[in-house]
Amino acid sequence: MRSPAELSQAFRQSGLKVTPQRQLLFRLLHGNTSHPSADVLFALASQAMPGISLRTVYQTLNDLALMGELQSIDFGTGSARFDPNVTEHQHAMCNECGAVHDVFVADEPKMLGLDGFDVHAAQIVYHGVCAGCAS
Amino acid sequence: MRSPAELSQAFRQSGLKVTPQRQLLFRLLHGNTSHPSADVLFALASQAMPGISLRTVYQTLNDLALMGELQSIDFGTGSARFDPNVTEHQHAMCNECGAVHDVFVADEPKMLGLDGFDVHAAQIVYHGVCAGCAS
DNA sequence: ACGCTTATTTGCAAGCCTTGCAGGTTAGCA
DNA sequence: TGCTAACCTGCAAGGCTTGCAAATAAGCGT
Ligand SMILES: [Mn+2]
Ligand SMILES: [Mn+2]
Ligand SMILES: [Zn+2]
Ligand SMILES: [Zn+2]
Repeated sequence: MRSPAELSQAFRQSGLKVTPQRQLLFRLLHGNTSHPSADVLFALASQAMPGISLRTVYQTLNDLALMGELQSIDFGTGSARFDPNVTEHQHAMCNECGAVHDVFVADEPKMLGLDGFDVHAAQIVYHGVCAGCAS
Repeated sequence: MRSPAELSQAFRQSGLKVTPQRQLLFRLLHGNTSHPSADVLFALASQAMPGISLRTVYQTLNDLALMGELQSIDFGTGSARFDPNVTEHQHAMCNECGAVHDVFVADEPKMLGLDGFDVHAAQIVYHGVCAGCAS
């Protein structure tokens, strides 16, 4: 995801307006590696801007995802997680605390046993226990 | 997942009853490689047994999953998919038709960039276009 | 600075999938 | 055949996300 300043420019160029709510979310997301849910972002945003609505959080997240600035990831935990890192990488989720960490794989695993399937992307999710929860 | 006959025995031994509804689901699931959702199973079950309730389908699916006879997989498509194949394998989902196919990988991809994470399982989902939809 | 137009924000209702609950029903066993 | 615990069904409700409409405000031209 680009910087708040660059995003503001991009939004205006797309005919979208740059509101205080959106700017706040730009800041909360930029460089954020915690893979927060909409709910968590709403809580954070509410601290800085009491009264902001959950609906607006979802709206802005969807706008950013549509622009390719953000990816929405479903780990099957009930709510979607959002990731401003849209470069190719994979994830590891802790079974204990639910934290999601970025990981990289040496090379994409080779798929066997299925002919004629045109692979566009391979999503890998490691499940286990993170360093913090192990101690 | 074991055969309907074996499952019936296992259910009784666990103090669970073997009802016509459960037997029907045993049959619908045994050897099923289509990764159906509860909804799809409910539709199939309703054909053979009009009046069966969606609640009962969910109940039986949960029972089987709890017994380790079935796995529930969330591909982020809204509803869970159920798989009577509980041996280690991976999946490929078609972006066009939503079909899920079983695949195998040569060897588990090596995780980089995260120290101290104890990996219990690695889930891989290939996204792309299946042979049928390509033509 | 001012007013206009159009996008945005909000609050609430509703949609989708799944589970909780309660009352009538039935499997399993003596 | 009868008892009792487990089950089935229908419906309500819970969690996450989106649709909708009225009030609000950003961006732009003057
Ligand atoms: Mn990430
Ligand atoms: Mn499978
Ligand atoms: Zn942890
Ligand atoms: Zn297909």
